[in-house]
Amino acid sequence: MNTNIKRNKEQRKHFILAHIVHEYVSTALPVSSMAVARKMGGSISSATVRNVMAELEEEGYIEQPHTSAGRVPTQKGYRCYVDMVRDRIHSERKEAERLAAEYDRRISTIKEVIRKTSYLISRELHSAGIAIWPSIEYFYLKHFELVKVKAETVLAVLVTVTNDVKNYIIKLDRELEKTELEKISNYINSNYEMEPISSIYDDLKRAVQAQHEGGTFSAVRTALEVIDMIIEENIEDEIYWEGLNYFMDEPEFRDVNITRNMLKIFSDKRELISMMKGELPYQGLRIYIGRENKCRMLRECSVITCGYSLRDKTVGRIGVVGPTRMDYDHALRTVSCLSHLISEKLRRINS
Amino acid sequence: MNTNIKRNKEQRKHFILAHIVHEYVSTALPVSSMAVARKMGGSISSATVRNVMAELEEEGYIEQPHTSAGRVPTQKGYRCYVDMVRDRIHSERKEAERLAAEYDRRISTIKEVIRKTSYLISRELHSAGIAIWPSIEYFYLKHFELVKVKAETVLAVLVTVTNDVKNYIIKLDRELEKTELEKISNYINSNYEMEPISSIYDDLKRAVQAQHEGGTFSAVRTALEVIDMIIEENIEDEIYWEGLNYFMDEPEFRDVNITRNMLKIFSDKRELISMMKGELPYQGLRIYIGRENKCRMLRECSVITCGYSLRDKTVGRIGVVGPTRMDYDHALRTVSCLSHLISEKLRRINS
DNA sequence: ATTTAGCACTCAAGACAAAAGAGTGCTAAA
DNA sequence: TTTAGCACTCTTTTGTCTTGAGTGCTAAAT
Repeated sequence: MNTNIKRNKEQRKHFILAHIVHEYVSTALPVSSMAVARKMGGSISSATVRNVMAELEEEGYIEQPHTSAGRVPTQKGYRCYVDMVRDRIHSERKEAERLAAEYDRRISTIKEVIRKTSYLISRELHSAGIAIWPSIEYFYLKHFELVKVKAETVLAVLVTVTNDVKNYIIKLDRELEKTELEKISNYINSNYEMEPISSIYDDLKRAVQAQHEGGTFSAVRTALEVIDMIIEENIEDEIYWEGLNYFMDEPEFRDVNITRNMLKIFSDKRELISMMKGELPYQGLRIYIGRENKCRMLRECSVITCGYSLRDKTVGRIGVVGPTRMDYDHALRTVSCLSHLISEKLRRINS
Repeated sequence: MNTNIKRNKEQRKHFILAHIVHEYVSTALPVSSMAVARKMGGSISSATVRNVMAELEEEGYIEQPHTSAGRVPTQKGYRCYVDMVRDRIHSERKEAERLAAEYDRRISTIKEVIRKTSYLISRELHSAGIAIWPSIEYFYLKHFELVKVKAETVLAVLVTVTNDVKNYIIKLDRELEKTELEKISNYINSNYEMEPISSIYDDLKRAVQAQHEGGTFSAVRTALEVIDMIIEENIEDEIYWEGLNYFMDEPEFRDVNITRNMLKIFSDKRELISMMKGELPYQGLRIYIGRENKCRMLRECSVITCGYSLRDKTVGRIGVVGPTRMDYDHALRTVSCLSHLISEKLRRINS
């Protein structure tokens, strides 16, 4: 009996916290005890709400900007809220279908899929959508070709199963005949079609090392060099973002300094890249609220990311960067839903 | 004699206007008659300056933010100043060399050159650097190759003289044998090496039309299709910009609305693209001050652009977008100098 | 005919005070 | 345990005053 009552009180507390978060998220104004009481449908008076609020404040979930103001969620409060809703996330069927319909059938390469997704995230959540694409080594080889362009200039072309094309111009230190180039291409195509680029690389490396200065196996060594270069080269353009302009609509970005910081971090993409890459191993949703972010400039923001996969391996991440006062519910649903959609889409392209 | 004096007075007036522009550009504060008098080296009193300023105001070159403030150049004033300095622009040798040294020898494709240039502009002028790259049809063919990837899937690869590589995956309606593909590639390579893509396109088109349902000449038709697609496809990523973050350091962008507009226009690149493209035919410097911009959102900005050329044909543009209060002198010099550098660089890559 | 000194005038910006308003905490009653 | 009531606090707004920079005009000087 006693415990039952206590549980009820806990529930109510959480309910009130949720209300405060919800209200503050949409209005950006401190929310008062009266406002909450009204929202609770008159079942409780503002005075009671005040008592509960006092407790919540004591425990660090909410705070007052100043004595005579309403309450605002703290980052701990957001965290609690997120942990509450997180498990209940199952994107509604309608919403998922609506989003799925956005992907035009003409979108066929990963690059296009990822760009579209960034765009969708930013449009849906009115925040910045970000995404990193898979490193080339996770892709599966469809075709490899060395094209002789000039005496010692060779163009290596690599087509993946997702129809993404990578190319690289190589200047050799000696001239190779067209037939030699073909021999290399054929070797790779016949042995490694539908294999991930990374395992081709590993295989070739092993072969070269086993040979250990094995003289005439320079063909293999050349192929290895080429693939190594292609993997290296691919680092450009790893990350893509869209929707920075939405930040300007949020009151917390009235402060020019904060906006400046945001622009800086999005201009010089390195920090964002390392943040996303660091999360790569995890498939699921990841949420960083305010100071939970390792990156100092994102202390005023929240970041939600989710991995997407290619053949059951997590290869990339999409996500959203927005103000700490963010509609976490919606954001979690959207990011999660879109990452599933991408994985699905990639699976289909693959076949 | 009389005219001589008058000319002197005119000169002094221009000199004062130039001073006002110069001062305001660097401090962003209205400039007072005393400040100008001091700058003139005591050869003239503040009262006299005031008289001249009254004239300048009457003629619309400067204005007062409010009665008891100093003067600020109007857009007409900037325009007058620009027209004064424009002709005297000859980038100093030292500066040009310094900028030229920034281009690493490893930078070899146009894409890299253009990106680097945008970066340099933004860094030098503390504003946004923008650039459009040449449409593919202006490039010269180095090598063309059709690679059979799967039954009816063909990868077309086109390497330009600038080492830029374009590729496109094509699904044919019928299967073509490897030898047939080679025949097409060879035909193009042997006939059109070092020719601009556009003339290849024109030639093939003429050939196809002449044949007018000529049956077996389907090889040429296929090649035409491919090149057409490559030209079409190239539209993505036409424009590149960098250095948006600098805007935040300028006092005129304290106003959140203006910043919002800027972010919008840079996010949705279409307006910028059409602006740059519209200027394409002109090789030289183009300057738009404030309301002179066709684009409404750029009314608070000035835009300076300059074309660059490939084999004496203007194929692209670089430029800078900054606040109306911009160091026009420096900006004109930099943009002009860099565009020459690029043209030079492209010429060298070409050979 | 210009230029300059002198002075009155104007206006933005900052400081300060008072009033209004929103919301709370606490106490005592239900 | 909840609630009504009330005093209290602190921000925000509004209004007034002061200060100072800078001008425009006039009369004297060159």
